Amino acid sequence: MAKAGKRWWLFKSEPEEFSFGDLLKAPRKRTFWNGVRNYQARNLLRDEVQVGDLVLYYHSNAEPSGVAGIAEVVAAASADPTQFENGDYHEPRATQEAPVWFGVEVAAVKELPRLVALDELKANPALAQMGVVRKGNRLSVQPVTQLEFDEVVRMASRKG
DNA sequence: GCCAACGTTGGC
DNA sequence: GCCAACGTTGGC
Repeated sequence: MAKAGKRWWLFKSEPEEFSFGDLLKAPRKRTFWNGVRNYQARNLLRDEVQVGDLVLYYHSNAEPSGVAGIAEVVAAASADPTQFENGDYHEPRATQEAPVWFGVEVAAVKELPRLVALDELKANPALAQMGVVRKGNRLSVQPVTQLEFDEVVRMASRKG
């Protein structure tokens, strides 16, 4: 795994499942990012996401959808335990020796002063290349540039 | 709840 | 390996 510098990401979560507020309330403000069942997102988690990377915590399927907070990667990828359990996330092809799905551990860094809504992201020309503003992009783990990351944080400190 | 966009599955 | 059918995501 290449140890390039720090990277920046956007992780999507449905707040009804696990919101940024839930992360703040979690023990040590940490959680294991489980349930990713898309190969492209898995490959990013497994091969690219590193300890120390910063994450825009995005609420999807929300009213409104948008970036709610900042998290940090605190543990690199390991097997997603839910693939071995009965339930929605079960993966019959997975074995302990050859897991199929991976996740990382993230910790809350801070809640943004306000939620930066998707329509604001779309309206900002500086963010035109962000995956989340592009139609049909469903990837739940997306790389963002440092400039994009900083811009979203800056927007949160200003009035919507 | 609708449905566009996209990913996955499986027949051939 | 093609591609139609199906399932899922997620904005609206």
